[in-house]
Amino acid sequence: MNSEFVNKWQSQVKKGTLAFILLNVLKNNEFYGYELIEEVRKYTTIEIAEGTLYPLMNRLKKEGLVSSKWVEQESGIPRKYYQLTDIGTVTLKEMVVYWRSLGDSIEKITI
Amino acid sequence: MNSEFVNKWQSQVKKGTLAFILLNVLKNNEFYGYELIEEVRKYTTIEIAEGTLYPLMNRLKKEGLVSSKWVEQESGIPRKYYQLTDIGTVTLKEMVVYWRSLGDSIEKITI
DNA sequence: CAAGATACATTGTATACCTATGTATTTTGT
DNA sequence: ACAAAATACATAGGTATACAATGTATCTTG
Repeated sequence: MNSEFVNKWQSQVKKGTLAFILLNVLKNNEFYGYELIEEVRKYTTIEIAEGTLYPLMNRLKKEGLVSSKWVEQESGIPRKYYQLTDIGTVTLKEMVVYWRSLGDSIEKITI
Repeated sequence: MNSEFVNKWQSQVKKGTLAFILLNVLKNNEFYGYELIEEVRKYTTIEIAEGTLYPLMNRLKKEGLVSSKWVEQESGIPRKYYQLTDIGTVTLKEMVVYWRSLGDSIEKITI
């Protein structure tokens, strides 16, 4: 199982899905980058590579969907915390509508 | 509504999703290319561009998930019909498992 | 008889994920 | 005490895929 094709396909499915997942995770709490990866790992079977996460968060920042702030630690490397902006909240709602409708459509087809 | 970001995002979500949808559509019947576009339009809000479909079907053929045959028409342009292969059927089952698990995970997060 | 629909296909562009790599600190195992 | 692994950030290059634009050809409809 998990043929080459399925592996590639799963990677393709992540495109778009990752942004959606991360925005949803940030809906209720703020998290720092490394923590986001762990959080997603906890709730899904999805493994987000670091080389995926950081550019992605920068894109979301550039688009104005999230903001970030550095927080110094008593010890260790400072953490960059991300939070959803108002625009991010509105956008996420639109995305949820599309996702649900897509899910329903596919559900019908897969039966 | 439908900001620039959401439009781009929807296009990204299609990556991977389209292949999944098309394989599902071909599960019960065989269809020719143009017909697949109409079929998907009927059951979803998804619009598949022709420049997307034909390369995609060729990829699926190359991967051995579908096969095709030309069928001459009494009048008009001949149609290329696609059907799921045995490998395609097995692969699709793996994909359905992943899709369901992904959907369930996201469902929990979006609440 | 022109416009649009049907039916195939290719090329170039943009987007986004992943691997590999890099820096630096802290914790854990032996 | 010291090496390995985990924590925490980041970038560069490679690869895959959707889409717009374009092209060919036939048939249907106003």
